[in-house]
Amino acid sequence: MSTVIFSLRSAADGDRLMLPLVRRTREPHLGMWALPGGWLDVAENLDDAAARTLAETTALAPSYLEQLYTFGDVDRAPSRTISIVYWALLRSDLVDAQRAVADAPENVEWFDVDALPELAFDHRRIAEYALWRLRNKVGYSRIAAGLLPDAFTLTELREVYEAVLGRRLDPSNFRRLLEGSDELVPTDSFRTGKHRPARLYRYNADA
Amino acid sequence: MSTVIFSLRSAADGDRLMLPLVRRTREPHLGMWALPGGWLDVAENLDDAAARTLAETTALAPSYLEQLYTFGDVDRAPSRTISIVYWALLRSDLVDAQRAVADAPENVEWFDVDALPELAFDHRRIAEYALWRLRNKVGYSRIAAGLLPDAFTLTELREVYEAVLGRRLDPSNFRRLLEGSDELVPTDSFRTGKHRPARLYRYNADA
DNA sequence: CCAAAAGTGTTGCACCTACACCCATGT
DNA sequence: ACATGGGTGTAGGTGCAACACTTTTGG
Repeated sequence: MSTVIFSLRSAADGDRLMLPLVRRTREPHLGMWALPGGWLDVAENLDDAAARTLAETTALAPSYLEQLYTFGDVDRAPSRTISIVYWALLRSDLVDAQRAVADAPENVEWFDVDALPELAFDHRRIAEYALWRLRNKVGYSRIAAGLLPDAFTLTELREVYEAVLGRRLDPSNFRRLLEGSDELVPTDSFRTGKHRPARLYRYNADA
Repeated sequence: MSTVIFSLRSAADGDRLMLPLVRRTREPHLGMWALPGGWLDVAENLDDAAARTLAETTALAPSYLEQLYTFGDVDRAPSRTISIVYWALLRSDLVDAQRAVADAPENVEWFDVDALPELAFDHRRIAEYALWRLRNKVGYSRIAAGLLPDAFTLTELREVYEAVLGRRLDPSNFRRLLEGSDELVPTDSFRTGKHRPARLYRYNADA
């Protein structure tokens, strides 16, 4: 059981979509980077097991978690193993907060989704499939919220979309689209910064 | 490992979308209807196993086969079992031909997707999820072809869409949509019947 | 006052839907 | 000839992309 975990991490050129990998501590593929994972307990359902193994790597609860695919090719490993793969989103503020209190765990490192190292097994293909699914899903669902704190400005949300999709979006059209849907509710707070303050929104819990 | 198999079978009011169920021959849920399935061989990849277990029920090769979901709830059966579920389409002409040469296998019966009997385990939920996925996918992909012979008229194809989606479509708009895409290639043959002959199309193999 | 981000308005295009209409064939 | 399904044309509506424009803040 493995999980492709996505979060945003700030880089020189704005936020980048990144995912954590772990260095393998045993054969096969000893020393190579791989998706975090673990083994399924007997009395645990699949979603719980995915959340648990994810927490063992990140010490965090995911804001979004979905089954991706089950792989079971015969030549995937020396003997065939079934691998149930999930994908998840982590709020970037929680990842940063976690970083502040605890040292980065040994053997875990975050990589830009556009600059992954060589991966063990068929994990690269799996990561790319998860990325494809995330990009798709961002288009027609509200999951982008899973990468942000509770309240956020429309610009921050747009930047999430841009980081995920890898292309720029028109700010005014983005605003209309999201304001027109009932996915967002405006709050009375504003984010004050260098320029005109921007209204904070939060996702509509019952939409 | 189970598979939700769809095909079209003619009924009084036109073709209906139907799926085969098997009667369970052992406990638990002895005697109840269930999705066809089987066990995974050690040296077999998942797609092959799905095709094999499907063939054991229908004696046919599917024209479309896709993994649906992996279920593993603890309370799904007495002890937790992992169940990898696929869904598939069968060409209706092959199903009918198969019927003609062989008697219907014992314990297998086709049911209208809108009139399923009570099912063993959580198979009803699984069948409905597969149906939802099929209906979705028909909207943005070419899988409807999987239910028809190689060559077909636009009306026949539209009737497939109507049977799958459960609603009527405008013939002229349907024609424009499909002719406009490069999914279909016209042939030089016509289906002659009671009225004006209709051109036969086939799906574009490399679109 | 100026720069820059927040936020509004407007226009044009692409696409879909509904529906009127003509065409070709079997009976 | 006419009923019926095959096939074409067209007008209205919706939604989105592009982009000009106004507003509000910090410096």
